[in-house]
Amino acid sequence: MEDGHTIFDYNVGLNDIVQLLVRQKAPPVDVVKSKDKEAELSDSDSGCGSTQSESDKNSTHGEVEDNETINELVDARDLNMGAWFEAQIVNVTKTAKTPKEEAAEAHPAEEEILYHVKYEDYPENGVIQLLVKDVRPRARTVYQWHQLEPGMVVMVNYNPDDPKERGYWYDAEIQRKRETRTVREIYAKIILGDAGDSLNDCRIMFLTEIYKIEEPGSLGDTPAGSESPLKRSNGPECKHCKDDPKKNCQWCNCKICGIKQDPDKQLLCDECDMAFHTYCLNPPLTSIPEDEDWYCPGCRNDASEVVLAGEKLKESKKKSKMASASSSSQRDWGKGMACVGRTKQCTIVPSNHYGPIPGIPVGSLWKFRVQVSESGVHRPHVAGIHGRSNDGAYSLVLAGGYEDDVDDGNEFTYTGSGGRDLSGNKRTAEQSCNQTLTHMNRALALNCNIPVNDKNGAEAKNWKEGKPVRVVRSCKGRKHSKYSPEEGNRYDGIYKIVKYWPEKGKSGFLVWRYLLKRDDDEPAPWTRDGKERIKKLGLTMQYPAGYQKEKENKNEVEEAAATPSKAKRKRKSQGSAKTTKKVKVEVYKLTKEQKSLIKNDEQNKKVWDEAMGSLSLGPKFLNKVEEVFLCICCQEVVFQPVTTECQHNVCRECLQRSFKAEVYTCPACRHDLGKNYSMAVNKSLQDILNQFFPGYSNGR
DNA sequence: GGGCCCGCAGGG
DNA sequence: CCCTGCGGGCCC
Repeated sequence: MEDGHTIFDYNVGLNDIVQLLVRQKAPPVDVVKSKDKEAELSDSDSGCGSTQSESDKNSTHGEVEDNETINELVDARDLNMGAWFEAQIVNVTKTAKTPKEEAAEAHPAEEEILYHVKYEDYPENGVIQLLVKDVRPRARTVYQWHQLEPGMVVMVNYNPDDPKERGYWYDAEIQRKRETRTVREIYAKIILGDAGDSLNDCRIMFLTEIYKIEEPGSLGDTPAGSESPLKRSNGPECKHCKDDPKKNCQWCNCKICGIKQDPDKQLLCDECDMAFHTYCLNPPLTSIPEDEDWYCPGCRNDASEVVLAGEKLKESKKKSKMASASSSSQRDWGKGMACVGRTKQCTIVPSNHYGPIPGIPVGSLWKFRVQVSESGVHRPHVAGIHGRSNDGAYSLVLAGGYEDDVDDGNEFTYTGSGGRDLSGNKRTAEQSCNQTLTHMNRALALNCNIPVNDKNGAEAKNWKEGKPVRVVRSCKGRKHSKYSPEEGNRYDGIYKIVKYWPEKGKSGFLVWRYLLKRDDDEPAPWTRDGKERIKKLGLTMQYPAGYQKEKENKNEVEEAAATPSKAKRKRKSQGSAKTTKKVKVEVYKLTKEQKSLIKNDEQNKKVWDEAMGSLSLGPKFLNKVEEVFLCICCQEVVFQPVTTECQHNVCRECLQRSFKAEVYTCPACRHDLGKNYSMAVNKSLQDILNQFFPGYSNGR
């Protein structure tokens, strides 16, 4: 986040989940930078002019040690990764310790030596100032196999990201040495950083390149120039092209063409660090821009879209395009249920999920379509069919919107969409042209168990083998069908396509029609069994949060004024609704397989015990499972769950994201997991979650 | 009670 | 991005 901005400036919506990580510490690079500045300041403070420092450099009266040290070949540590790189000392200065350190050590101000070094392979990094402990004489002694013993600290080549590949040079403590007739192995603890972070038991691949760590001052023991150490080889800079000069690479070279030429014409983006040829840009740049920062087209922010601190939020592009921006209508849109957005989203199954939504039994009732959308049963806000034209339809709503439809409960006909003139920002209109078997109409046709025919339609070979469609009946269909609910929208179960065909509708235009037949073990809501089940499960009309009270009160006041007796009846029926809630619902029955899977997940025994306590809630048991296995980071059911030693479950990806931000604690309780925590996925848990929420991980 | 017409969600 | 759409509140 930018300073002075609030999350509202980032277009964060109602009920959106935002994950914030507090950065643990400023990256070391900044430390070096700030020290650089301090050194500059102290230089000028001391009153030394440039002539003075020049003479310092060349003076024979300077400190002898310094002069010998300058130009010395050394290994210098990269403070970020902890690896050692070949470098050269260009200057040595002294600096007073920072006040903080002074206080801690309770010593009078002490001077510290700063080495100014230049990495040989990274001239672009410029001169870096390092403390004594991060600089040492260049390694030049290679150990023989027989000299290596456990406990020795040496310098080895290792690649933490890809341990079989060549990497960078790290200090390492030998832990195990193994030799058979055919193999020689060394396992070592790789010392990564300053903070003593290390990787245990790493197999060293390059056994003939294990170097002795040179002691400071050891250079003096050997005659100068007697041996110039051979250049050590590092792993390829680019793991994508392995530094092959003949290969084009969009990772280490121009992100657009990848061609390895004109490095001087490649601009580096200050956001994503990718390179771009000036001439590959659109429009191309004729020269290197003079601005300090440059951002590639993908990272650049449109200045006109940035909201500055204290500035009023600009209207979004979308909003400014909307009718409300220009229309003179005085109506205050957005207050009712017609225009509200979702406040939840179903994530336990993906949007292209076929079949029932786990935890939502036949007979579930919602007042508004937006709630049906939130539940995942039928996601579109307005449209009647939810599907994909190259896959199939997942759900549909019967709301009596088409005059030709007939509904016999177990079987109904349905009309496709389209063929209407919706200009003027309408959502519906008279049929005014022919429908085509495209978009959602084609999607619905694909559910039919026979190859699609967009000319004459087709009849299923075996209708039950077709793809399942969730069917919702709306109270609006009541004028044509007695199977529609009296109020709101009701999930009626799974239907399948028996056949579909084009036909001239009452309007005179061609429409696509479908015959659907029920194929669901759960009893239909209008049957005796169904009614009993609805009662048993305690299914009642769901209203949006905060909606019911307001509305009911209003109605009641109005009705009380008009017909007192009616109002009384109302109150009574409300009372009985409350008593139905007391009815003991049918317990959720676990299958044998589910039981054994749960037993397998020993790590989460406690959590499962808690969840099983909710089996008595019937289908709401699954809500409980969802709740107890919610990832604290992404607020969805954990995917590829890592069960921590502190008994929490987090998605592996979420945990990795946390570690990448250098936060090495459990996201739930902040228990320290250690930088080298192995994020083993709890497979047992993954198995059982897949079983409860089939395909929930598809969209991840 | 009919009809106007909005934001929203989803596909492509 | 644009297109589509079996909602639904509010005004007349």
